[in-house]
Amino acid sequence: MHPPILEGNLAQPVIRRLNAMRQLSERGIALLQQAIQDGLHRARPGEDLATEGDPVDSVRIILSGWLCRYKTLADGRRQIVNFVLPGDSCDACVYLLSVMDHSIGALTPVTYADIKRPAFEQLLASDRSLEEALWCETMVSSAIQREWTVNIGRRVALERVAHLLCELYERLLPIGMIDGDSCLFPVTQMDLADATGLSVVHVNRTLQELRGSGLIVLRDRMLTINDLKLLKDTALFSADYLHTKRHG
Amino acid sequence: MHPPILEGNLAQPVIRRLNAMRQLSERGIALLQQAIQDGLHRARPGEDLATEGDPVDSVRIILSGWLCRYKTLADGRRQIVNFVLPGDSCDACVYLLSVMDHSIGALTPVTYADIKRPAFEQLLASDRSLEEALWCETMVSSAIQREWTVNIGRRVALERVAHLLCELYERLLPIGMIDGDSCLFPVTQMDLADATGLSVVHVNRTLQELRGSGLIVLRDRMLTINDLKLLKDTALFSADYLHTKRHG
DNA sequence: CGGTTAATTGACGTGAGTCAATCTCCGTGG
DNA sequence: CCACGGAGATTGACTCACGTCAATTAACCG
Repeated sequence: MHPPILEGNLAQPVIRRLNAMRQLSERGIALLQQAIQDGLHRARPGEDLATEGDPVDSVRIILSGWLCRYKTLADGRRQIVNFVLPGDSCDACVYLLSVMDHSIGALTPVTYADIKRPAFEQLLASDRSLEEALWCETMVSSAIQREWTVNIGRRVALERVAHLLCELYERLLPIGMIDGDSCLFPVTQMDLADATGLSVVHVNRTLQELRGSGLIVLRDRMLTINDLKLLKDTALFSADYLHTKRHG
Repeated sequence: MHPPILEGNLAQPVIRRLNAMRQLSERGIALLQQAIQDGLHRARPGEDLATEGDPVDSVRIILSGWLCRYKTLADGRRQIVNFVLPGDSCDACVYLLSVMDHSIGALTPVTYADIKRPAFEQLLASDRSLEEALWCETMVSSAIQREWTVNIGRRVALERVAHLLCELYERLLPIGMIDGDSCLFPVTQMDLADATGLSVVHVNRTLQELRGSGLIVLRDRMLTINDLKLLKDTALFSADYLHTKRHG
């Protein structure tokens, strides 16, 4: 059903991302690449990689594509709680808990590696740099989650949307997905609404305001940030919480 | 300055909490108790245990008292992103990142154990059950953070405040801090506002509504939940995300 | 060319914020 | 014993950012 997966080096974004956290050893990289090769999968847009309530027994590392983590209330209200980008891992450790407390849906076609728990534990145990890098990634993901709470709780709509765009820009940058000041942006206004806690209508108007000030161009799934500095100021954005800087 | 700390068994809430995640071994408990004894500290209400931007080099395990994690925007807006209760650990692993991305403030007098990184790593390495339990605790904390995003993003004020009360109730229960249907509740309306993304005035009115429906009594730092079932229904609350059930 | 999903607009309603005054505790000092 | 001050809780009046509803347009796809 799926075509064979044979692109040049699928593990590239993962390695770049983890390397930004901790210098990976040659050995660690090799082990990781092997594990990824052994568990390649694909998902289609709209497909759920995991659903709230599902048992968890493996870790997924995203190689290409965009996804989102989301939760749904009984009456249908939906909140996207995070985006998942290439190089991110889904639940590097949620498997310590038995059950998913949220769902993970693909926004685009997605390639990922599914690593079963035993293989994953072996991987962690076999290389220290890899273990630390993966834990770091998990910690950063928590930090992002905290910032989202702040974003939704204390920023007004314009700041809020601007902040989300800044975050995505900063996260796409280190994995080589920013071209100049532009990037693919496969997020519908409905997704943006569910991610920011706003209504679709208001997101639409907010985007128009950002466009109107010449800060961004967003059309045809392509985002261009004309004035990053000003966008960050608008959003009260500081990248510190992304912990991108390598540390000693 | 501080009186000596010699209460009966300070480590009790920690052990209860971790045991709810993973059955701790005798050995693990002993090691943990020793580590806690070696690093006892106190903090006073209003004091910050850590401040955004601080370097991190130790783990703090809370033995008694309430704290909150919070972030502040440049113009003073504040968002509490989580409460920290006895048995919780502060950043069991944020120390993998070099710098705090948020602050941690004491709401009440607090007793905690400060365990330096080397001692903490040794602790984790020496007992498997302890290591897993502490990672679980970290994962649950992430799950809570996600639920807060949903709470603030998609629930209306009444649901939102009710949800927070339900969560705190469920978290206080396993550490023995619920007496009947009541508990100490040292959280001001200003704190509640900063935790729910509402204004103080609106929190006040929302509490009155909850009181008016006979769901809760809240006065003199004492919270009584008269009708937990109904409060949960009001909040669209499900405790699943707290992953309290032990698993096999 | 229909059918669908996403984006956009306008009109209107409202939940929640802001401002500002008042009230209630408390602890402190004279 | 009481004036004073400060923190927290409470109220009322008013405002507005954002939501809802509903219709229209644009883009895409077989």
